[in-house]
Amino acid sequence: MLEDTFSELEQVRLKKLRALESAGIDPYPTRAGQTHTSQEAIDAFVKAESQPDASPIRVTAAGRIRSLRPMGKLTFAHIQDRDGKLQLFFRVNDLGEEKMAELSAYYDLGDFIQASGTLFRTKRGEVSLQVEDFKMLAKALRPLPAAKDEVVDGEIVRHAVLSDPETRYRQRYVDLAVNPDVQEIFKIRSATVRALQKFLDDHDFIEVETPILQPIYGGAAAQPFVTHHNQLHQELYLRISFELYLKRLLVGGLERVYEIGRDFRNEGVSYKHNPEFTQLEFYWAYADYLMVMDFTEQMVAFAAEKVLGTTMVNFNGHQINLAPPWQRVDLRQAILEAVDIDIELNPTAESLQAALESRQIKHKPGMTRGKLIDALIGEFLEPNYIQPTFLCNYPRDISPLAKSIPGNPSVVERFEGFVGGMELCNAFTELNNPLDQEQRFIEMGRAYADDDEEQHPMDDDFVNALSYGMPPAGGFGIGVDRLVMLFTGRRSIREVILFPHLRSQDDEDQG
RNA sequence: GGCCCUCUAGCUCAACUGGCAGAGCAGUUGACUCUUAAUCAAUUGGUUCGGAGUUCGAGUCUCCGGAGGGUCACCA
Repeated sequence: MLEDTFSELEQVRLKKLRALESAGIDPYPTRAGQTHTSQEAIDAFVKAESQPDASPIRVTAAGRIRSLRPMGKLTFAHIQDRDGKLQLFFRVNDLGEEKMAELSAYYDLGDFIQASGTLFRTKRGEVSLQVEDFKMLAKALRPLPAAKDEVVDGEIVRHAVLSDPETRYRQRYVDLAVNPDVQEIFKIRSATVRALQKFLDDHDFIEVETPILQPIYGGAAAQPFVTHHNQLHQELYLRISFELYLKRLLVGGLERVYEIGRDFRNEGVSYKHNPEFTQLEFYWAYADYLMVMDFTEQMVAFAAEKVLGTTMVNFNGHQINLAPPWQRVDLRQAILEAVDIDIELNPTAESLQAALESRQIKHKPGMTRGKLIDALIGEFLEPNYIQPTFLCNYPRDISPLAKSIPGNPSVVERFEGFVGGMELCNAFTELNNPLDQEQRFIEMGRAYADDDEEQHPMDDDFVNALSYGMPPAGGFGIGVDRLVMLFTGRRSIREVILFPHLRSQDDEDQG
């Protein structure tokens, strides 16, 4: 029972709730009214002030009580609503003894209140609502974590802010209610998704939805979550990418498609990984990875400009400029410069391993050539790409869905975009030769034969789709959460996901 | 999964080499007709994450377990 979990402090509030009910006041009324938000009210008053003959502005405001300062026959309060705070001014002269008593007897910080009256400016100069009537909209039985703002030399100083990360993530509703900067993150997130959609829509892409429950997962190398359909007695996987379905749409003649949605990967959780995360993928017929590169710079810069009003962002202590053009680096060249190894001269895992050993670079035994190169990228290149950088031309054996560079079968037309030392996006010229694609699946199966977990399963229907003819195309995927991290300057992906994954918590019977 | 750190009142935090578990805010009661961390006076509130051990005595030391954070591994 909820009541059994109440602290002494909360029991007091429960008593007030009962008292309200006994007094015939509904603590959770069905209807509410709001003529102005706090900001709208203040704006309207300021505008009227400049007109000498303006009549008083009547306002009904609604919001959560964030501060209460009773001073005998006067009470000041601030309510918070979606765009700010408004001071309420309660005076016995306006309300009468009985209504004032109701205020002090039943109302607490955190309660939702509706108040009506006229706007005025206090002696200290704050636009406030002189309350003539008010009612309870929703009683809060638990107190919000105490936090107060103090203005020191014009700067807002916050005291006793809710900061415990576990509470903030598990009870995001509390975090949002008391930390305005957290609300701001998610407003930016929403605006970011909207901006990406607008950019793509403006370029004639259509947004589609493809299956999350898939009989065969693919499009990336990751462990899937497995589930089961009871009636069909069928094993299903939560998608790890959208790629193979979106490319089927290219076969069908939808030449420009994109999807924004959730991917699920059954892997480690970290400051930049959440088991479910938001991805944007698009596929663009008759384009190639070079065109996609230009397009990517424009899209990200467009979103930044639209959402933040600038392409400059602060991330992890760095000033980053997202404006095009982004630095473009050839993978072979970059590795050559970083560790003095020419991967072109080391076409096998064995020779590359030998080269690594000769330079005392640690690596795990038994890795494929592609995985060794990928490890080099992660260790020596990725952390250094603070300003936006496209790393181009990847080895074929770690890119089973990408098309080779003409005349260079071991290298594919693929790039990854890095910003802030973090991989942001991944794109390539799409492989559309069904026979080659089938061969790649077979090779991938063989490459990971010792390591079943990572096997890239053959998707016969996808290969079959390609055999009907898929136009040449460029494809692209970007981690939307990571983009929002950049836009909001947050180092942890958990800060930009409303309900990040945490281990479930048993209230009792632990251990 | 390995290693390191953290967990004390509703929130933010104290508590020396092991020695009566505290403060501010919020809460309660009272005063107060222009406050804004309101102020003033009084006051309530604790399974110190859970369990076991060492000890005359454990928030503090040891062990087991839990959760969170960091880091490494993993993640084409």
